[in-house]
Amino acid sequence: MDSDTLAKTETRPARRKPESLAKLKKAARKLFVERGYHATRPQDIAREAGLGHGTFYLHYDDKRACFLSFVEDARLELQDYVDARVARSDGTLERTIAETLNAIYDYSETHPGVLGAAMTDEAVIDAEGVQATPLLVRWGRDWADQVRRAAEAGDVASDYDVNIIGQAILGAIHQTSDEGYRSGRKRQDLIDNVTRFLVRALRP
Amino acid sequence: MDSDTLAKTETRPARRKPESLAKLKKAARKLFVERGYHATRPQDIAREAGLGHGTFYLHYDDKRACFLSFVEDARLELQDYVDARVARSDGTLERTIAETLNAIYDYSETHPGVLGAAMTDEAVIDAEGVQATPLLVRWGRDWADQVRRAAEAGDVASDYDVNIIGQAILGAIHQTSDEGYRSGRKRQDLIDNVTRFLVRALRP
Amino acid sequence: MDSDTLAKTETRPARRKPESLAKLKKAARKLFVERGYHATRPQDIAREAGLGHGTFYLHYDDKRACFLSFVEDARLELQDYVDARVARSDGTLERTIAETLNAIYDYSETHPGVLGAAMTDEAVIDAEGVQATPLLVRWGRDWADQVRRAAEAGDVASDYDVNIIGQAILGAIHQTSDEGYRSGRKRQDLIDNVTRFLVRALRP
Amino acid sequence: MDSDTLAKTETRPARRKPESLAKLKKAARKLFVERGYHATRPQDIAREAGLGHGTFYLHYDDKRACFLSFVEDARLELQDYVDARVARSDGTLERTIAETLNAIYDYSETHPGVLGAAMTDEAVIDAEGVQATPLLVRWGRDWADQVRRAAEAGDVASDYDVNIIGQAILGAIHQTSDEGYRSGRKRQDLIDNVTRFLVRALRP
DNA sequence: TATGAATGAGCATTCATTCAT
DNA sequence: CATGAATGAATGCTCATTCAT
Repeated sequence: MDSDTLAKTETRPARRKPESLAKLKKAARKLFVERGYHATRPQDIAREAGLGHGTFYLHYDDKRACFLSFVEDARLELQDYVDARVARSDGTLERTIAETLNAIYDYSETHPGVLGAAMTDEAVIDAEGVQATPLLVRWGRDWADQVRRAAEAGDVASDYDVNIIGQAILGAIHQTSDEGYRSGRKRQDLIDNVTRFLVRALRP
Repeated sequence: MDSDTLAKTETRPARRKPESLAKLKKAARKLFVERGYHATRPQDIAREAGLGHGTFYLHYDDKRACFLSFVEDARLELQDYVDARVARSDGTLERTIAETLNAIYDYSETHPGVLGAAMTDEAVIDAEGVQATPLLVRWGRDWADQVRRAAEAGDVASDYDVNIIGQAILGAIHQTSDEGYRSGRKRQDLIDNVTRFLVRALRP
Repeated sequence: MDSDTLAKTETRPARRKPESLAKLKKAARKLFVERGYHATRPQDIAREAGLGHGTFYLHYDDKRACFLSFVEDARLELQDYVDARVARSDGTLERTIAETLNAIYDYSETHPGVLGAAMTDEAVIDAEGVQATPLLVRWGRDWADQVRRAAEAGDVASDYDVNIIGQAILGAIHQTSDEGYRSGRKRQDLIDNVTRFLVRALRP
Repeated sequence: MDSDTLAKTETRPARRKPESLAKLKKAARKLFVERGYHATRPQDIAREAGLGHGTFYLHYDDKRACFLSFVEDARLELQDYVDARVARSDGTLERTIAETLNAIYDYSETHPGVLGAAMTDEAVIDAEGVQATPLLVRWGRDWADQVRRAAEAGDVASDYDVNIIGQAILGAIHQTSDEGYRSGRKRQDLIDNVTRFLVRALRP
């Protein structure tokens, strides 16, 4: 009965643009994650979305634009996860790190494979020209900022080049989240170990 | 019959094969580094090597095999660099780390771009089936072994899951070498900072 | 039922159709001239006309019909120019030719590119089947008629096959107007030279 | 028997490049003539030539290049016809014109449709950039040169702008050859009429 | 062992046309 | 009458791989 009522609202094959775009986004994410950039054809995305392949080009200039949009969406989503978690922390570096890790693992758990796919190296997509700064570099800079502020507050050793250390932290997190999960580590183990590792590395 | 006689008469041009293979390897490395996996065609490699297109397939089953061979070669080369450097160290973790970093940066300097190219994600090459374990994972395991031994010797905190920490170390090193150079950091700065970072993280 | 009542109540927006058609014609001409048949999409025409894509098909069966209509319009327009000019002439062949040339050049000047575009070869539009006689052939026949009458009146050499000569005259005019303008000849030069050329060729 | 001997020489499916190119040229000409530029796909040309469609791109950069090559070949072929015929003439303008017409009609008879197809307007192929000067313009210039020389020799009225007249002559010839044949005129009629027409137009 | 002409499945993209609104 | 999102057949072209020489 419920489904019946629902059906009436949803069944309409729709002719509304936003709906198509949403379908495409969902389909694109699914396929980019499952198969990677090169093994995913615009046609596959459209078909997965239940649309004709011409429709794909109503929403994206080309395949690359679709991928870039997928990456940006993932970035923003993760950002939200991290912001929400970190807001709860008491501001100490340890808690901040722990909460950030939690946020990343939360995201990875609820969006498996997305971060990995979104970090596909720029060289891999034909690029040709510009492309926004790769995700990893942006995130490395964010960490550098965090470390700088913590160092100024005396929470982090002052003899570090924060830019280098920002990258190091990001690398440690990325690599452990990527691989840790792959080999089935338990989440709390990952968080505990990595937090401990980073806190010890950073404390004054 | 004729062809048989001919074959016997002809002084078989002997094994000039290794020479061709060496040329192909050099050419493949150059192009994989410069253009990446997808933008490099077997034909390009053969031509760069000064050989006919067909010759490529005398030495490799397919493009993927050629790439995998390039990766393996790079891995072994780097291994040699690291082994040589680490052999000089006094065995303390700090020195081991510092020498390893030095080895990596040495290699990166003398073989620019090679590590980056060799780490191209498995998902990117068509894969289809198995594929050897990616470089990063293998290296992460090597680090895990190192840390395990150091922990057993009491040089490293004993409350770590070495597998996780191995990945963390690798991640920190990889990310800093990758990005550090890109932004023109000075090598000694990188080594000092990263060594300090890792040593502090690990010491008991 | 509801829709029925509604229909009856609504003051049918009346015939605003002609307005749309006029806009489409103007837009089609502009684009066929600027870009040619193949590079002009029905969508472009509609958009240039400030109308939705679908509206195009309210007025034309397909793209080909639109182009053919453009050609016919141009033909009629030119016809008017020629008729008006020739009406002023004193009926001698020389004056008739000169006035016709003047008419064509007038039209070309005030409608630059239109004749060229309208003469796009039939083979170029997908054709598939029939297609109206190409412009050039129709005009060639018109000239043949003119020459026949003039020959009967003794104004033109009687040893010509008027059909062939009609084509020759048309060809000379077409080619000179096409190319003459392109290379920036002065109009009076063109008219003088071509008139002289034709008059000498035709006189008994 | 003869064909048997021949077969031995010819049957070889060949792996020689020039043979493929020749096949492609023949096929391209056939299809460009029969269907026009737009209705002919590279794939069709290859198939008509009995080759895979990849082979097409071994010989031409793209479809446009193939068409341009077809045009150039036709131009050179016609040139040969004209040169051969004109060489026989006694140098008077009348004979030169008559022989040129003969050459063109010869060519048109033995290569039906080729000239029409080769004169496909530049605007029709995507062009985008340069493209060699269209055939008609080149030929118009050739005629201008002829007329200039004849005028200097006193064989042609001196009050003409030779550039305009060159175009006029070309136009007359082109249009009559194009249309004349289409409506089944007899060749000698065409030649006689057009020669007479041009000679009268030009004589001093 | 070496060659490179030949291949055709496959890809990204376009565009004339339809139809639900 | 008008709209424009949706469609999918069709296109030009690439490239990993084969095989006759």
